[in-house]
Amino acid sequence: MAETAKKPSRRTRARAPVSRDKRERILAAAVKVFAKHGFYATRVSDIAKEAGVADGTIYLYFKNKDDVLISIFDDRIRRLIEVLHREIERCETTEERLRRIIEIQLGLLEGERELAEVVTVNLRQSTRMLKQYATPLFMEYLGVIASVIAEGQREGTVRADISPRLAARAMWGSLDGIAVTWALADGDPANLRTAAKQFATLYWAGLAASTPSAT
Amino acid sequence: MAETAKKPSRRTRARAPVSRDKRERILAAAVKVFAKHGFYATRVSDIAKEAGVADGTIYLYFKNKDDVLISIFDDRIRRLIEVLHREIERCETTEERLRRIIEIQLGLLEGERELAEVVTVNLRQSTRMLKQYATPLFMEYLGVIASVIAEGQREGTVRADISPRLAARAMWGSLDGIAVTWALADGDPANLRTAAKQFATLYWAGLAASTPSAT
DNA sequence: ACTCGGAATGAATCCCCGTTCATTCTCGAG
DNA sequence: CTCGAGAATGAACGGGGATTCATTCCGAGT
Repeated sequence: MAETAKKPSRRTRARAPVSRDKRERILAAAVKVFAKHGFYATRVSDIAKEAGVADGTIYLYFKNKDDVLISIFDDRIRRLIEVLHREIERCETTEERLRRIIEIQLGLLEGERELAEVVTVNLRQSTRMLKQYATPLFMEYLGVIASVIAEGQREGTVRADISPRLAARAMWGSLDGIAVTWALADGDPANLRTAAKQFATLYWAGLAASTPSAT
Repeated sequence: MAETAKKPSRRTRARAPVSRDKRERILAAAVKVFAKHGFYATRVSDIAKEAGVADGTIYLYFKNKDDVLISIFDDRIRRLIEVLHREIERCETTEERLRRIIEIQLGLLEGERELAEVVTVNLRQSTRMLKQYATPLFMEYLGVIASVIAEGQREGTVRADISPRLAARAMWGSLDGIAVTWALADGDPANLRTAAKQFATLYWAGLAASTPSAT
């Protein structure tokens, strides 16, 4: 109906079993409606309407409603991990790396608020899903942060008496907590940026090896 | 059925409109089943069965299913805030206070794991509920932590360039994050205690005014 | 132009579960 | 012992919404 796009002009995009960008459209639509109403209050027909497809079409691309949510995590967290890897390599010091991660994490919220809300809020909606699907990927994500910290310890710039994994968990939790309260109670991008800066300072002060006069 | 309790022997407990401990029984049962299956996957009849009452009885004590969840938050978070207040007054220094809060928070998880899971996981299940009910109480809870930090700033033991509210949010987020990953992936009480100790160290190092040689 | 296979459709199905309410039970008062 | 009011029951109702599938559409190949 409200097709904004032109008719297909490229002739040979028909190798994939089903069109890839329809799948993407559905995922994007799902992000939008999940963010607005939450997973359980969203009905499949809402996703379909938002995506501009029929209800049944969704089942050509996904096993069921749960699978849609799972796929969002999968896609997006995977992408986030990639971005982190790329950005981390650009940084010189451990401090920079951690600051960058914090920026990315909270910056993403600004750009893709809806997505962030899905990852932040909906991640908790189904215990079962969380246990079965989100956890391994999520652990990988934590692993990225933990390894930055571990490297810092090897360099001697990060205190050695803290488990990198714990520090990573704490960091994730803080960012998540900041994000949630920001999204629910505040919503001003400026505040988020301030928060990111302050948190980075706080966090690094906590982690830095105890040679504070290193200036 | 499996009534362990004896028959009622006390004659005059009939002053309250409806018995108070039945309400408590239902809440306790709800905590248990919500923790196991999550809010949405739990049906009212599950709560009823767990509590040993009929489905309809629940509607004598609560407006509807949502109201049960809301009442849990209300009851329990209120109680937590009280405990924090009491414990905080027992402590001499800001550092002690913060360490104590961390201990309580994570210690509670050990003792009442199910309750903790409800507060941790289910807090996110309904955006609407979260916005309308949980937030004010939750903010009060954050306020308790923030005021401890603010006091530390007045004393000069806590760095002044961090917003107490932000620090409180970060702390809550970390504890929550630690709790979630612990509950989902680990489950060993010893690890939780270690985590509490390490996190307290990390967090305090981040917050302390930059006179680390204050020994 | 015709055929055929895969993609898309969306109305109909079917199950599930929150809530209600007619009925039964309990127990203290008279 | 009888009565009655409140408490409790749980079967039945009703609406919602995930999923299905018979049908239609589309476009490439001949």
